[in-house]
Amino acid sequence: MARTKETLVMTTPPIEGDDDIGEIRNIVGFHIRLAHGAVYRHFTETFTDLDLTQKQVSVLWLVDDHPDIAQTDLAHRMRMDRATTMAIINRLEARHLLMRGKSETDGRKQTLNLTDAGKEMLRVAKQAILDHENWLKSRFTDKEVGKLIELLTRIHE
Amino acid sequence: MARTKETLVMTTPPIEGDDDIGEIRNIVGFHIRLAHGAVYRHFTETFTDLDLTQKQVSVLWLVDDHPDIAQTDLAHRMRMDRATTMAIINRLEARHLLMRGKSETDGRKQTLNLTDAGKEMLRVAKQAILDHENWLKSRFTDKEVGKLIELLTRIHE
DNA sequence: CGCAATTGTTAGTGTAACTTACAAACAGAG
DNA sequence: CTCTGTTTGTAAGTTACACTAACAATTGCG
Repeated sequence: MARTKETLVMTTPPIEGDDDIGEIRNIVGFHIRLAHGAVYRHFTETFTDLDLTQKQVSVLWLVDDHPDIAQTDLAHRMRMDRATTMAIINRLEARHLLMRGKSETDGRKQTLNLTDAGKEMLRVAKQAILDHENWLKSRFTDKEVGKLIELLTRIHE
Repeated sequence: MARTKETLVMTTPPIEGDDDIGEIRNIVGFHIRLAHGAVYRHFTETFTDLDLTQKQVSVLWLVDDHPDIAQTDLAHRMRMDRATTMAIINRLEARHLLMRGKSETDGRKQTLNLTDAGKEMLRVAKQAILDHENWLKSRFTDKEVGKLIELLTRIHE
């Protein structure tokens, strides 16, 4: 028996014009990927001057919020593995935005803290984030923004 | 320590426990990135047997929906640039899932079409996508799925 | 016809995800 | 205490993609 469309309850209407993507339009994962791509692209445009990526800003932000945080803890909060975290920390440390230190309580751990340059960079980055967020939020009402965050949180938490 | 005062209009409640990410929690872009990461991870787990990425499945799907499509047109629908599209097409062609052909109407263009192996691979992949989508949708009502797609579409279209 | 735009291609760079492996430090059982 | 297993940081290697810049072939338009 032919199952073409009846497996999907919600069907979004096709886009008129030459942009349509066919039945894949009803796949949630596909939209998340496209939306992420669009956000990522705009982010890099906004941050060309600062030369920072989404990941790097997020790490700076989290380290600032959690002084003396360990890499594993950071990786956990960011949903990254240790190896990936390493690479990002290495880059930020090489640019002297962040520094590693010895942990007092656990010889295995290293503490992460922002340098003064890192704090200043984060301050500027947060302003840029605001612009970026406004671009993103401009197409939503405040209520929709809240709803979107709530729905997305259910996916990643 | 007491909660710091939030300056943003919409504030999502902090997570209780040691998972909290601080004020960055109110940044929409951050949630999109995390959600995308979670979806991507689950996707790769689902597709380890087939050894296909999100991008590759999307390309197979679109080529099947649009026989004789040109690379530039494909790139446009996928929101990728030509160079990135090239790399993906090369990989799929090397695995004989897809083949390039000469366009009858435009000497610059090449036509893309699935091979029989590609069609069969897509058939299997679509079943895996269904499982993946059910995992993703399991946390939402049908109405919420529709709302989520609608909100995400406003970002990437 | 001549010139600009389009299309595919190649090469190079950068980010970031994964895996595997390893050493050092820690925690617990006996 | 030793032995064992776990945690943490690190390193090396692979893969996927995104970007840019340059180039050849083709097309279409003034």
